[in-house]
Amino acid sequence: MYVRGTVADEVEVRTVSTSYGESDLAEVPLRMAGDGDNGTASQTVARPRDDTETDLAAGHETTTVTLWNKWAESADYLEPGMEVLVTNAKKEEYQGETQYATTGDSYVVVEPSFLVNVTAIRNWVECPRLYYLNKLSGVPLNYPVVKGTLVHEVFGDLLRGRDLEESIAARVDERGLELGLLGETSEAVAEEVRENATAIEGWLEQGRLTEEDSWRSEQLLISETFGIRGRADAIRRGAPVELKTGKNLKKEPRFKDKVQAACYALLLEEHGGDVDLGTLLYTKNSALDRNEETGDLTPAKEFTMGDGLLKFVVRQRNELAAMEIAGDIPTGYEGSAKCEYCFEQDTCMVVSGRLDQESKAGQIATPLPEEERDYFQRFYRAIEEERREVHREYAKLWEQDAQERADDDRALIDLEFIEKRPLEGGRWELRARRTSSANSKIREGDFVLASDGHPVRGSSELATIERLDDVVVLTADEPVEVTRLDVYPSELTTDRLLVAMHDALLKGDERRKDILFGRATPEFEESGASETHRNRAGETGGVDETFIDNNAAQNEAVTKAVGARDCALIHGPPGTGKTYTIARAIRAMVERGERVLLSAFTNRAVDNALEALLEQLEDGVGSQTQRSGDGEGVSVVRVGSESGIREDMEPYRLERSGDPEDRVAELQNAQVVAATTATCGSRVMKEQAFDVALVDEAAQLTEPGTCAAINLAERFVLVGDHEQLPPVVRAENDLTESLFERLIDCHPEAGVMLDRQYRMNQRIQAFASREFYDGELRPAEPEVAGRTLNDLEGVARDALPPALQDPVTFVDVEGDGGQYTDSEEAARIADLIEQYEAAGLERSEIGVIAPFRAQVSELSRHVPDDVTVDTVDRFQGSSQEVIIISFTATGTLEGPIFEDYRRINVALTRPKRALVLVGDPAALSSDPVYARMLEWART
DNA sequence: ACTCTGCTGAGAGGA
Repeated sequence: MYVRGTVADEVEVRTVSTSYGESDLAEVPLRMAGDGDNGTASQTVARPRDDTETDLAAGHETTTVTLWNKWAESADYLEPGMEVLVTNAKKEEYQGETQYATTGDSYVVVEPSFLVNVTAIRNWVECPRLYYLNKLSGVPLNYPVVKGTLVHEVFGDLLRGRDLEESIAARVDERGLELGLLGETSEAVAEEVRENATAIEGWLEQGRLTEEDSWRSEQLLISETFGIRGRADAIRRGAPVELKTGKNLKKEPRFKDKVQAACYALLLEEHGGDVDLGTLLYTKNSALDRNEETGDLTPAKEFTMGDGLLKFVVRQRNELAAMEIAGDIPTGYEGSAKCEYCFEQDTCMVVSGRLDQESKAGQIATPLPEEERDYFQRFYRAIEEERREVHREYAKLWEQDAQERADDDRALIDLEFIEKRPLEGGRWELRARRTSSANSKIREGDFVLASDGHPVRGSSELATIERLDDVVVLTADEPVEVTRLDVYPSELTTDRLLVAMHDALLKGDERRKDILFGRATPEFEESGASETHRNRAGETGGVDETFIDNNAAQNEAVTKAVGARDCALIHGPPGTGKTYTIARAIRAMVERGERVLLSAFTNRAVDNALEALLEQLEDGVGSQTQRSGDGEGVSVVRVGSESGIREDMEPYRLERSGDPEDRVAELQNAQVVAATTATCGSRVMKEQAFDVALVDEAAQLTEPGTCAAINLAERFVLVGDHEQLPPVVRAENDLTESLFERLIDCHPEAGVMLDRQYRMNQRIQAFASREFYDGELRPAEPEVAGRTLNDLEGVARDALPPALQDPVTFVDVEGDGGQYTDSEEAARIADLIEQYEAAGLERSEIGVIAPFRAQVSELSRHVPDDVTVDTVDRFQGSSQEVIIISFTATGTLEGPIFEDYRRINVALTRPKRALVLVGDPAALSSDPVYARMLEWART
């Protein structure tokens, strides 16, 4: 019997006397997950290979589950509302009520849908505090770790049948950049990897003789029962094999290594295995290190995995999950580790001291000011909330029905498997045909979970999408007969946010923090003053140059950016030339001999800014752009993944593989480095230092996200518009306000607003200017103010119906009453497009914007393909000659999408020459801001 | 209630 439900009330733990002696027990009041009348119950409760009956009859009844003996420990951290699962439970009748209890074969799992990484459990078992520190500060770039990774990759290659020397050469080459940063040479590293790999190869040969076919290389495994995910190095005869490059001359494997193997055993058990043996391969154990006790020559240590170990691992996982769900911070007292043997003892004590946290290791260093500790707590909580949202996404992999996931754009289903082809190096190419044209957020270059039907219960593996049209081409380590692809959630961004916040507070310099916390006022070099400015080039003097002579605000912005001692904030409303201003500022900085980081949240924004910079550098005096090297010109490097970077910026992309010395020179010598903020948090980028960081679209970044970039530089410049859409976050919390917005409020004197726009006809910009920019946004030139469709070649405004001749038009459509779609509006918009076409407009000059995705697809059914149709959110950052907005609201304007007025600002400021608003006036006039908009559009 | 981009993954080791 398999019981699953939600803790309904406080849990009581007590000790009773039984015929076997004293026993602990916990009585857990449980609201059962199953609901007899509801079809979803079987999905929630049913398991892939559960041979026992599942109890669905209980409905939403509250019952009691008794957890005996050691499982009572897990009850200690149960809070009402938490989810619990008990396997192999027995049913008991007690005073006429049905109750349940654990048996000798039971596992109790707390919050089973919270998927915990195997390495997280391993760290937690070593010390819960260590687990926390790892999360907080990440693992820095160091040689033992890189070498360990290399040996693992070679091991995987060997299992897949790749030649040893070929594998070593290829794997070392791939890590050229990292090795270069560590000051290593390819030859030395290859030699060391070879030594480790030889031990593996020898051992592998023995195994092959007897068990030729029972090997499998690493594969991602997920357990929905135990709430664990991980990737075993190898599986032999159904049992996990773990590779360790560290030394271990003891007879027994290290305990934490056994725990890791036990986690994989649990994963394999869920996938149909029955595991009682684990193998650990310590590759440094060569003949020279003959074990004195045992005379052991082999690097392999086998051990039996008892029931006790597996249950211990699940209890540890429970404690970890409960702490994560509660958002608590471990002290170290939860575990039994001895602090004096710990590598992280000093770090642990400093972190505890500075954040004033309770810690088993004790505290050194003085606590941060209270406001900084509060800040840490607030943001720690917010980031962890985001992490829990990511975990909810994992749970959907098995909780959500395939069709539902496809409808949510989270999966491509019903693919027809075509073939698997072995690739060089032992990997596989998989092909499948799409049977429907349904779109999804899955794109080429993405990392997805490829499965033969079910991402968790079936056979599945992580795969890269090489091509995506009517045929999907994937590459993967395992030859999965793929019929389904799922988006695989990633905690990477939340991890990096946490580290960025930690670094800003615990490693950031005091002056920087004074600025961030409003304790000091940003300073600037004084224009024309006799003060000396020191920089690499050794030039002197303040900033009194004119950078841009036809736009005073832009010139002031560049002056502030260049002369900022701490920071400058450039507020750039739509069409005001933010990107140009940034490019001009970077050029000036580079001319002063400074090293500059250019960053933004999205790859698209980084590439746009970089493009403007490259143009700017070509115009610059005596500057010639170079993609790298140390020649005469300005060297520019783009860091990021191939799939993220726009094709025309590919020549500037920093290649990671190759000769270590060359790779590192390319990065270190670059005067300008461009990367997304997420990439700024990578191990490679964290090794870099800059004079200035410029962050574009900063109003769309969370505070910790912004920190990831500015942590790397002495000064920073943020550019953005907080009157447009805020950062995208999953949970409602402190992350929704950008650092940009907060600093604009806190240090208005450090800000400049660009007040001349180069995009919209005066009539179009009037409302946005008045409503969002205090009327200060104005056309930059008479040409802009007076631009109309007549300026376009082949367009005759007179050919349009009179109503559409005005730059702003309102089209009254009563609407069909649908909540997220409106086919009447869509049909009317199709007519409008025809009218524009008849007047000579190209379809590519027209854009249609709607608030809801559902309406976007409705519109796509009505309008021609070459008209761009998208949501407001996705239109941010671009513009069109003609913009038609479909408001998709009938009767009332209720709903969160309409509440954020910044969204209308974005929508209304996309067009250059004509704007058409289509909607139901009754609905729009129900809100004061929309009512004013209506009034403006109709006059 | 709705909008939605980043990241290769997960794990790599030091006495």
